[in-house]
Amino acid sequence: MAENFTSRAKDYSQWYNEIVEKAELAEHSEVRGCMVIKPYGFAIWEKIRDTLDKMFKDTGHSNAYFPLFIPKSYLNKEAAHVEGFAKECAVITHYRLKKSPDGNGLIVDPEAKLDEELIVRPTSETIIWNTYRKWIQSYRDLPLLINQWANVVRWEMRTRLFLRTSEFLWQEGHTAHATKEEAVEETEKMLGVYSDFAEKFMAMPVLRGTKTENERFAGAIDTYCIEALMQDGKALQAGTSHFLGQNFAKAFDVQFVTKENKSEFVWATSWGVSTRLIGALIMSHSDDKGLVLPPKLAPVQTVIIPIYKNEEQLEKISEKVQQIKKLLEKKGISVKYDDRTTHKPGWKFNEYEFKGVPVRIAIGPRDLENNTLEIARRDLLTKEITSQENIDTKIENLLTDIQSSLFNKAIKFRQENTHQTDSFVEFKELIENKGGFIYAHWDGTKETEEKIKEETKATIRCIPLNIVQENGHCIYSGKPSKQRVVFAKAY
RNA sequence: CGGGGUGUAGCGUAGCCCGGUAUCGCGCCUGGUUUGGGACCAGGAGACCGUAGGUUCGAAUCCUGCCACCCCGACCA
Repeated sequence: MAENFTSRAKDYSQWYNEIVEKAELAEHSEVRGCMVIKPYGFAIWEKIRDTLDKMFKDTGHSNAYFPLFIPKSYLNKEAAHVEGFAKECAVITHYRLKKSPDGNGLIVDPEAKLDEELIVRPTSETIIWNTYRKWIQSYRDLPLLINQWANVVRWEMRTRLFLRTSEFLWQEGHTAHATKEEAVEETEKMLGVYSDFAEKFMAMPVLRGTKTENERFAGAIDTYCIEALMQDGKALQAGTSHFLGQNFAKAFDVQFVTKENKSEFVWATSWGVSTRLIGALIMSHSDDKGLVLPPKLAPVQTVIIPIYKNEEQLEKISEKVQQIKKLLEKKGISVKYDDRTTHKPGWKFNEYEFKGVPVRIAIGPRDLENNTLEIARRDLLTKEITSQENIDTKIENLLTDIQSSLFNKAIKFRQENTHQTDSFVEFKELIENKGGFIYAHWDGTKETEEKIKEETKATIRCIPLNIVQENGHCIYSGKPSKQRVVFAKAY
């Protein structure tokens, strides 16, 4: 399956595309810019979704569902929001088809034109805030902490599987609060949830920060983000959390009565991560042998492959495997026993390697005789013979070790690809030749950011949280600056 | 949406310049021998050549439109 697999060094984009396709994560649909997420890819998404869903509920949120279609006029109510999304909206104009008069196929029935056109949600702020108006009367109704798992559509010009598709799956949290402080706290809390998830489950280190005006969400006062570094030295925004201020409350007239019996606009947040995380996962850990998955998100954590010469041997091995499988499952480890007789062991080894299964156990007649097993780990591509004694604890520890080893490796990669400079000449050189994150001073203006982007293609990925204050001079304009920001070329 | 490229069996391809319905490999099916890192032998099935038109006695091949994908830009999670 993975013969003639392109290496990262040869063509990084092609390497990525081939992993997605050959590891059976997703494929292009018949509709431009859309993807079919295949069972193996969707299983990863389910792991991501289930883990995050629990984290959201643990922080007090409830799930709800809002409609796919939004009246066109809603989008118009928040000025910055329209500006940001109008150019990429799919629009519903009719609600019926009819037989073509010439008898060939179907046409849009001109008599079924909608009075008010609908758009397919690019995000749900507008319809949700229009609904919240009815739900919120008093400070007693606050905070309102809601999340929804949904698909959204943004008509993209250029798409890539998982990283940018016209339709994608995501979750969007939308919360309403009585005070600004509480809303900011919520925004930061959810950013924390995202960075915990990225680092502990995806084994992907992220920078936490805020966006500059240029990169901010359409309609937000502040956009917080987590930024990860991919193996090609480009940054990927992996999640965002927005402090929306009272922008949407004012646009949709969502007011509440305080304890003091005064009417005030509520304070809002929204936050989301999408199927893009799967792209991030692929580009964080995978290698020239294919996908590498962190144990905590791998649909199959351990695969067991029998090696045998005849039916009788297979039977004996299978018996043993069932015992081992039970032991492992008791520890909460997901196990797949691949006893297909249609493929040889070597073929299976390669298949699971390509699909990124963290641990592989091989068991043959020699192992039955010696009470041993061959254990191979995907991340380091090493294998060893070990006794069957305490196999459940061994595998459990091995999975833990792989999880942290992947994270450490990614941290190391990020360290090696993070630079600091005070010279624009060196900055350009770093961006051009090395990529990665670059910490540099910036004068805080939109103009400078745009000029730097024009000249180097690098953008400000974030203004890191908790960064030391340090007086310096903007790398481009020379004007004074109080702290460094992070630049990189981005996805 | 602009510039460049590609589209032939499930996948990768030859053929296209110089028109005569298609090559090879992998995979698939059947039988046998195999099984500790992508097995071997024998036989077999599978393609209206992306799509719609045009030129022609005849089009994978020449011409035009459209569609999809890839790369580079602008835009974006």
